[in-house]
Amino acid sequence: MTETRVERKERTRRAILDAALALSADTTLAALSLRQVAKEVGVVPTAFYRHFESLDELGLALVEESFESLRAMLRDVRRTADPQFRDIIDSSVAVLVDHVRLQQRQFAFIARERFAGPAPVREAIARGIELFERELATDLAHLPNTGSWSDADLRIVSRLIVHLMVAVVEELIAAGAEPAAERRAAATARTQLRMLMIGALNWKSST
Amino acid sequence: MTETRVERKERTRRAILDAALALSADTTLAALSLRQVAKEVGVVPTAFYRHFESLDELGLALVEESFESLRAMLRDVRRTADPQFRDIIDSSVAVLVDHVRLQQRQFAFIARERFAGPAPVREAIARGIELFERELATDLAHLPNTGSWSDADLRIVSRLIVHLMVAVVEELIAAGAEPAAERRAAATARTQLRMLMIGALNWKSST
DNA sequence: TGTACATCAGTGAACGCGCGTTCACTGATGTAC
DNA sequence: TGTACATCAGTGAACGCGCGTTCACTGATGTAC
Repeated sequence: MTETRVERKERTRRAILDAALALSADTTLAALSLRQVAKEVGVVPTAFYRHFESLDELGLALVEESFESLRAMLRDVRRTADPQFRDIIDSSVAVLVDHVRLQQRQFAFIARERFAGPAPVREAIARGIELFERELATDLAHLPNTGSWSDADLRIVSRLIVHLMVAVVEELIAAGAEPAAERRAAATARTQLRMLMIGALNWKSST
Repeated sequence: MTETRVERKERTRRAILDAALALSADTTLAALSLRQVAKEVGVVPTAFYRHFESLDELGLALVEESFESLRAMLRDVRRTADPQFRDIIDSSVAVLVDHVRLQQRQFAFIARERFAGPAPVREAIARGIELFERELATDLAHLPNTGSWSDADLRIVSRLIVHLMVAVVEELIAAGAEPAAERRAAATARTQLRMLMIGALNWKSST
């Protein structure tokens, strides 16, 4: 006995989550069938029910996991951040590129299912993004020169950054594992983020 | 005889396109069936084949239509644009809000199918967006104070604007027909676009 | 340590259903003369 | 204007297939004593 029953069960659950993530990448969770997932995992369709009540519930578990990845990234950004403005952008983009490379499937999952997933999944993602934006706004408030921003401004800037992140993720995924394309995407991301921060830091005075 | 055979056929084709647009809004084209579309239109499933070879071909027709909406918007922006910087943003956002209100389903279709649609639809959208970005870059080059931007800079700025547009569309759609929420979304869009343009116009000097 | 029983992840047959696609058809509209 | 024929949008039956879900089951793992 090298594995307990609990360990075996957890391994199958993991395999189901991975299979769903991989198979939904072709289109979306909403176009995926329970039988396809079971076949990919190598179990009989009915075995699925030992782990999840439905595909929607499986989807919610994937949303949970994916946002855990995002929060881990934010922690890394915070840990790595230098209060020098230029360095913050460079180090943040580096962390973003790293995380996207390692968690590519999770990021793509959120970008895709945000609009196209089953309704409960879409709702869970909307809540997750709102929380993420809030967390980002708190971090932004601790940067120098942001003292004059109102709460509304903070939310607008973090929303912009989140959308920029989605754009960067999209480009990095399009780049695949090709290092040159990845460097180009990272360079574009740095430029975009810098433009955005310069604009945000200057915009109060020119309003 | 109030309608010719050709007119009748065109009307059915139109109904199929409309039904697909409406039904796919719940999730995505990839999760839609030919029979659902036929049922919504009120014809027998096999009648579908008189108009399209497959759901993918129907999807491509919808992509075509949706980008026609986007190009019409760009023409409107150009027609309305005043070379005064502040006014350009205000008038452009007004045009955007107008078009999104009228073409909501087409905009949402592109945002959704861009990542989640059937492969041929995703590819057609990618090509459409690239063309749109190019067109936007040409327009940007005609603005004052953009002379120092390289072609790469122009592409980066138009890509940012496109992503911002997606964000605005998303918010406007979330606002539904509620006028107050729509005004708030428009205000956010103006602020974001202004921040972005200030950043873009200043960024060369601070690099 | 050995035995008897409980648990439960995964099996396999079966169900009714909606799917895409084929095919021969109908009957109103259109055209040639 | 009237007639005979052609066109073709939409019909309806039929097919084999994959779907989600039910149910009773098996047999390895775990537990109580």
